[in-house]
Amino acid sequence: MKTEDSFFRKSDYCKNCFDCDHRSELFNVLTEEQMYRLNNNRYEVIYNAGETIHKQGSSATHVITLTSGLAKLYLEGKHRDIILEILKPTDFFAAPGIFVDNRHHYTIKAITPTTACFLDVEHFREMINKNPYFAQKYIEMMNEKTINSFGKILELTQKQMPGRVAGAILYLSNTIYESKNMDMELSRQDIADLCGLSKESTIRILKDFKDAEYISLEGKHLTIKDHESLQQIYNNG
Amino acid sequence: MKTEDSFFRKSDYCKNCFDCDHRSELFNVLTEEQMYRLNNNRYEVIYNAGETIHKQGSSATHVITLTSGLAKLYLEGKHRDIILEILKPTDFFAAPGIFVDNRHHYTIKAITPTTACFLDVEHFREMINKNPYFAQKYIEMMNEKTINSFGKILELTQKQMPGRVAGAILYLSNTIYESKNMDMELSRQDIADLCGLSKESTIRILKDFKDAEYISLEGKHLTIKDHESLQQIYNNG
DNA sequence: CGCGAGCTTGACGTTGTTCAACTAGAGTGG
DNA sequence: CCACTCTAGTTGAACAACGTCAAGCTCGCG
Repeated sequence: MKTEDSFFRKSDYCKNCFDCDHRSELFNVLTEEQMYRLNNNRYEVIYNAGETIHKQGSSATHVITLTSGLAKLYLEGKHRDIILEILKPTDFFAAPGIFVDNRHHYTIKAITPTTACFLDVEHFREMINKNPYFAQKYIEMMNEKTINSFGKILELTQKQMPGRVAGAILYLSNTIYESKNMDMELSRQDIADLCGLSKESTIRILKDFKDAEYISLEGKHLTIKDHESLQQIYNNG
Repeated sequence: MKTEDSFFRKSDYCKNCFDCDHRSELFNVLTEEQMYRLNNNRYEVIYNAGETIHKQGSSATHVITLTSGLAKLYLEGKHRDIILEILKPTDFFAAPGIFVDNRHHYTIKAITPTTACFLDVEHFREMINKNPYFAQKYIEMMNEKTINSFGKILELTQKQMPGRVAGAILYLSNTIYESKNMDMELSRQDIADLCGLSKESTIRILKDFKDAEYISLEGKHLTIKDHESLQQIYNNG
């Protein structure tokens, strides 16, 4: 599974945190001294596609910034996974467990080759305690995620198949690929997990959309041809 | 709708915050001076059953502690509501919107006659900024709620009817009424909204449980007779 | 005594899943 | 270079889960 490229190391790529352009904006409020400490206590890890960055249930020892690649953050259920978020640079994630039970409550897995920058949870907690701006920024981020998860709950319980698939396509286009023309790295199963549907149902809806000329789809290449209609299907459930 | 009892006032009932036993434990870490300010800037409101404490979409100006009664916190969807939590004293809730868009992202409605203590959001933010222990406590609380909502997502998407209803009964028994013998104040619709099911389906499952002698149920009086079996149904979905 | 709200029950339809079979492309080893 | 296998994707048919609709019921309250 693992190649030689996949191991812990101090990255040559990211020289330092000060002028790093893969840094999450969360860290912009750090003092110079805190930034210095951040820089000295981070390390970077390189993952192959399909590798687990962290695993639901395991202990949460670090907070992470995704510096390159694409990853999926998902809940592992009994029969099926639910993808909550696709992560791209420079998404930052501090497991909600770090202030509760020091465990991960979701799994993160690389979709493409991925690099991530790790920071020890103790240093992170210290920043929270010493820097109220940082704390506030972090609270803002957490709260945004909470609000998003409310939306997710409503979508998963109230929308039916076409609405959910349309939602997934719009999410990928607006938020992840930022284009109507996408070479998706996600598998069909990933899209299904994003919608909370079975793979088969998802494929059927995608085909319907293709037949109705809302999208064109060949393999993993997806183009939105009728944004308006997709949006309307999404809105009307 | 409103009786004369339902209005804003400085409560006679809660003399001060210092020796208040309806206080959320969140406030235990405040300094004496902060507690003093808290006391001077709070006010209490009395609600009748069925009244809205705050409404999804409205602006979030205060954080609230429930000091008596029972309330439901729910997301208003297009076709249906989803109850995320039943609130009881001394539950504290700071809308996740207060650090994001200053709006409420859920509705809270009194189930029984209820009193709630209000604190201006500005004072709350100040406490967060000035007192890192307080900030940390708040983060802990928010994170716990986030983790709970992950569980909710899995339950609502993966469990089927009996598992969800069993979950609701166990939740009410373990967390809300803290007894196997409950005089529920919730309506059947409330229980359904807690499960993400239709009222009719919920009633049918409750009847099944009654027929199987897992519970006894007359009107709103519910007794758990076979905790073991309910737990097992909950676990196995 | 009559009214209305919440509750209950049955019949029926829809939505989405499951299962199984089939296809296509990407290695892999002989 | 050709089978061989493995995985991802696709399709159809049967089925189960759950919601909807409609009717009747109960109970508290005026």
